[in-house]
Formats: sequence, C-alpha cells, structure tokens
Amino acid sequence: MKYPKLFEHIAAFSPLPEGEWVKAEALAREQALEKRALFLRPGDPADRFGWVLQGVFRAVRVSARGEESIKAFRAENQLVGAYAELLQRSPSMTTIEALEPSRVLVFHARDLEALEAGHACWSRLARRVAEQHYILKERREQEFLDLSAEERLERFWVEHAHLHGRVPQRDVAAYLGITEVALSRIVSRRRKRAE
Amino acid sequence: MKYPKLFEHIAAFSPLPEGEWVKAEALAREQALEKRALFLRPGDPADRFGWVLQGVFRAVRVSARGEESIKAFRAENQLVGAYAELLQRSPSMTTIEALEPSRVLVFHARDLEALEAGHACWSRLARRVAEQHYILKERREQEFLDLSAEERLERFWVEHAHLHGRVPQRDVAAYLGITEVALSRIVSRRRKRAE
DNA sequence: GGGCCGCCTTAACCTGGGTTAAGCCCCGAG
DNA sequence: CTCGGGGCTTAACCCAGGTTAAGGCGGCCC
Repeated sequence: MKYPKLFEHIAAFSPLPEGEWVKAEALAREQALEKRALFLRPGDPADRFGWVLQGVFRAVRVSARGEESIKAFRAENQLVGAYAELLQRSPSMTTIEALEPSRVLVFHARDLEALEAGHACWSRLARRVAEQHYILKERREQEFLDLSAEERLERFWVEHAHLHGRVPQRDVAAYLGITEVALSRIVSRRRKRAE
Repeated sequence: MKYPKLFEHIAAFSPLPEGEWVKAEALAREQALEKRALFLRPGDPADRFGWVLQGVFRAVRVSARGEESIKAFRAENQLVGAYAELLQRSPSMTTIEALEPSRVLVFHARDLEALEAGHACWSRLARRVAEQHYILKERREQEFLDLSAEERLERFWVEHAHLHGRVPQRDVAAYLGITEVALSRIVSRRRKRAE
C-alpha cells in the first residue's frame, strides 16, 4: 500500500477493504502541479478527478460576462474535480487551478466504474460522496439566502480556517459572490470596530 | 400495482424491477393535505419523504432572524422531504407546506433501507437521487454567484414554468433571496420596458 | 539600485435592493 | 351589501455593495 494515510481517511468515511484500496492505487497516478497550473480547464473531458495529497486548489467558473466566481476551495484530503460535469458526462465548464505547488492522486471515472462492478464498497463510497457534496451545497445555498456578505465572510473563516494565508483575498471575494473592493471594505470596517 | 405512472417515471430515472416496486408500494401510504397543511415541521424527525402525486409544496427555512427563505418548490412527480436532515439523521429544520390541496405517497427511510438490503436497485436509485439533487443545488449556487435578482427571476420562470399561477409572488421572492417589494419592483420595471 | 507586477486599499459616485408605510384590489364571510 | 383580510403595488428614504480610478506596498527580475 502506497498511501496508507489516505486509505485511513477514506475508509473512515465509507468502509473499504484493504484489498480494494490496493487495486485502486494501481489505477491511480500521482500528478504534481506548480502554482497556477491547471488540473482541469474548460472544455476538457471531466472524467478525471483527484485526491489532494498536498496543496490548495480553487474551482473557478467564468460566467458569460467574463466574471470569475469560485465554486470551492480544495485542500489536503479532499476531492478535486468538476463533479457536476462528471456526473453528466459533459465537458468541464470549470477551471481547477493550483494556488500552491501541489500533488494530487488522479483517478479516471471509467476505472472507478470497473472497480464498482467488482465490489459494492465503491458504489457505497460514491453514494456517500454524492450525499456529502449535496449537504455542503445546501448549506451554501442557505448562506446566500439568509446571510449578508459580512456574515458569509465570518462563516467562511470558521469553515475554512485551514486556508488562512493560503488563498488570496480576491479569491475569497469571488467565493462570497462580491468584489474584492467590497471585501476590502468589509475587512477594514471590522478592523475599526474591533479597536 | 397501484401507481403504474409513478413506476414508469421512477424506472426511467433508474431501472427498477416491477416486483421491487410492488414491495415498495406495500410500505407506502397515501396522505392527503389541504392547502396550507404541513407535511413536515421544524423539529419533526426527518425520516419520511414523499412522492408528490398531486399538488405543489414549498420547502421553507426560517432563519435565526425569523425571515423565511424558500429552498425549493416541489410539484407532481417530485420528491418532497428534508433531504439534508434525512441524510444526517437529524431533526428537520425545514417546513414543508402544501400550497394547494395535495396528495403524497409517503415512505419511511427505514423501510427503504430494508428494501436496499434486498435488492441493489434501491441503492442505485438512492445514489442517482443524491447526484441529481447535487446537480440542481450546484446550478442554484451558480445563479447566486453570477446573476442579478432580475436574471434569477427570468431563469426561475424558464425552469419552473409548470408553477405559473400556482405559487404566490412573495414565495417566488423568498426563493430568489429578495423581498416581495423588490420583486414587485422588478416585475413592473420589466412590464414598462416591454411596452 | 530601479522598475515592474501582483495584490490590496481607499475614495467618490452610482445603483439595486431593504425598510417602512400607505393604499389598492379581489374575494369570501357575515 | 359591507366589512375585513390576504396579497400585491408604489413611494420615500437608506445602505450595502458595484464601478472606476488612484495609490500604496512588498517582492522579484533586470
């Protein structure tokens, strides 16, 4: 087994026999990305995804008007990929970019399908992943519905404390759905109140 | 088989042997709700959900400040339930209310688990449901990130044409994340431009 | 060292949506 | 028929955040 820590992590999320994990490892390959390198770009087939071994990524979508908004940040022990497009077997509309020098363990969707055919644990895992992703998106929806930008910022740092100092402020703004100017204002307003 | 139309609908979404469907029907019961009646209220266990046979529902969440926001509308051939809470086995924080006299086919989560143990088709269905829900929430997230309230309204009516005349305007506003006053303004602005 | 670039801040002005409050229209109960 | 209430609209005023533009600051390359 080459990635025992990752195995622990995944098995805790959804039980997985060691033997199956070893099979999966054999299908994966490690990819290193420098800062600013893209794991996925718009138009690419969205049939691959990765577990982050090291580093931070941002999932960006560029709107029709050319504005960037950020769907998610991903760091160690999380999945990176264009999940919605993968499910719909459509090309990626998402850019996934490393914010630091990073390493990822890459899987191909069709390899996972093969594993699924062999052992039910993979389907269970896939289901849990879908459910977990759903819960997170619903939480985010709730934040847009009843929180102001300032409250969303506060919650962002509670839920993403591990990203402190690792993501530029403008990207936090694009995640919150505001401009970097507005975010800067909010931050300085809070600073003043804190004195 | 008591609900052949529903069976067709579900089987098209995820293949399902007739025999399994008949078993499921035996575990379900039909519930009628008058206008304004609640299918689920906050604090209820979220372990039941239903297929809408007839009618329209709104899933409401009341924020800490006492403001209502609407997470979803559900009509014929859709699932109603507090899905996130069901997955987390926590009590419902969602109110689900009939906007018309409605009929629902009610299932209990633990009955579904029993069916899952008997035939893999149920797990496959559950997975597809999770994935589909995810895709919809991600789309909604995107709308909050890069669309103005007016554009969200436009898209709302494209995607919910079947709700025309069936949901009050204030509820549409609460779905879009704005007040009914703001929505009324947007509508009249559009009316003027259309002349 | 100097110049440049990436990132952040600040300011001035504009606009969309929130808040409050008044008023309208329709409908159903008495 | 009248009254009251629910749902929608309009208006006046306010504020958060968008837009545009200028400038600051640190790091990096030459």
